[in-house]
Amino acid sequence: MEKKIKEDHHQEQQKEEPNSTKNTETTTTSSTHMMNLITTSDHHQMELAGNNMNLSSIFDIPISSPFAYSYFEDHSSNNPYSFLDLLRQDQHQFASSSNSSSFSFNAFPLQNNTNHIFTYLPLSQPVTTKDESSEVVSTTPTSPNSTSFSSSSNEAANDNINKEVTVKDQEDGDQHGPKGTKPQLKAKKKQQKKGREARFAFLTKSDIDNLDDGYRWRKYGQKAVKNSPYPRSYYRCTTVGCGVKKRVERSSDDPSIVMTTYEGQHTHPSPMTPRGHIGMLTSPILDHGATTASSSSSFSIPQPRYLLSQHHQPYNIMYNNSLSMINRSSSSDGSFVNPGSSSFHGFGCDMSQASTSTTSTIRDHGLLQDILPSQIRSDTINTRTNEEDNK
DNA sequence: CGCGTTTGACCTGCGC
DNA sequence: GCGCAGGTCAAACGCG
Repeated sequence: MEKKIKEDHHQEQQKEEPNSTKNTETTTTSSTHMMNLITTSDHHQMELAGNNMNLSSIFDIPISSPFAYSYFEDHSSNNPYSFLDLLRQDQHQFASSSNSSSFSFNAFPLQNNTNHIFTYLPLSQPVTTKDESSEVVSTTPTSPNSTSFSSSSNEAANDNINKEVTVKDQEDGDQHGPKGTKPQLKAKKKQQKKGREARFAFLTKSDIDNLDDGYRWRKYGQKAVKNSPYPRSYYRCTTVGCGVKKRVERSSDDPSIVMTTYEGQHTHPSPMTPRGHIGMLTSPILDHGATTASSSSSFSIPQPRYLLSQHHQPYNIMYNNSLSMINRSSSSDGSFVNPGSSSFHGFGCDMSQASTSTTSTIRDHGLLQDILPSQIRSDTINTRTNEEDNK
């Protein structure tokens, strides 16, 4: 499967390469592949990132360099979107729609001077630890307000749901009883490694490692990261039965940037704040792809308290190794347009529909919802395009 | 005492 | 098979 992905990736890369800007490390031993979408402020341009997506390579772009990547700019004065808003999108839709396809990047409403790299990485193969090092986009906008958003999910995310339930059940059992025997633990680990849930990574410019996303996390491990002076911390959601994990590590190249990787789906509302208050940001139209956990539609949406501090400036990246995800073309003026289809099935939703919908209803989209800017589902596309054209 | 963190040991997958 | 690196476990510890 992995090989197939590689091949697909290669083919796509060959297709896309002519217009792509090579600013990423492509030589690799990595097995994870993703699409790295980058635009510049002058002419929107998508880029296929190379294979070797390790964290350090993300920051190969000099942080201090002129703002080379300005893909989505929010010209509104008050941008309500934040790390948590990004987090609040529906990861289930990511997970459930890994084999598709296009996405209108104009839909990203971002902060002023916000730069986004948007890549979607549905992992088709079982996620192993080795994959993780490569799931990061190697180019990163580095302006102070840059935001990158990355995600990855198992292709088998749907399939994994049941598996995960099994694992969780088993884990729950372990929690209440005596520790399993070593063989049992082994089996459990194997099971866990077989299929993991979707992962979504954020690059956040922050002084704080453990960003407050409204959930309660328990640190269960810390490991030194190779070629990095900063350790990687492992957190697990403390809610019983919720197997969501997150990893937090700091960029060795730019210590101010924290990469937070979420894995799994919360099966419970955030303990911090009610969710309803951002329901306005969510379009119900986009909900049709929601799966399992999205049924818990009463998820609260924690306010990104950490964002109250100026220290935190989220980067958003989405990982993608499904290179067919995006139909890409360049308009005559160099701006990126979504040919034919503006839908982004990677979210299990049709962005074209989203772009025509301005209705706002509180809907839960699970962790993916927690990640994608809500207006990704709304109709900022045309507005933004017009603004760009007017320049 | 409950909860979270720390940290060394252990397990697993991968490359050579 | 071996070594390496990532991920996890779990006992010890700290804190309120």
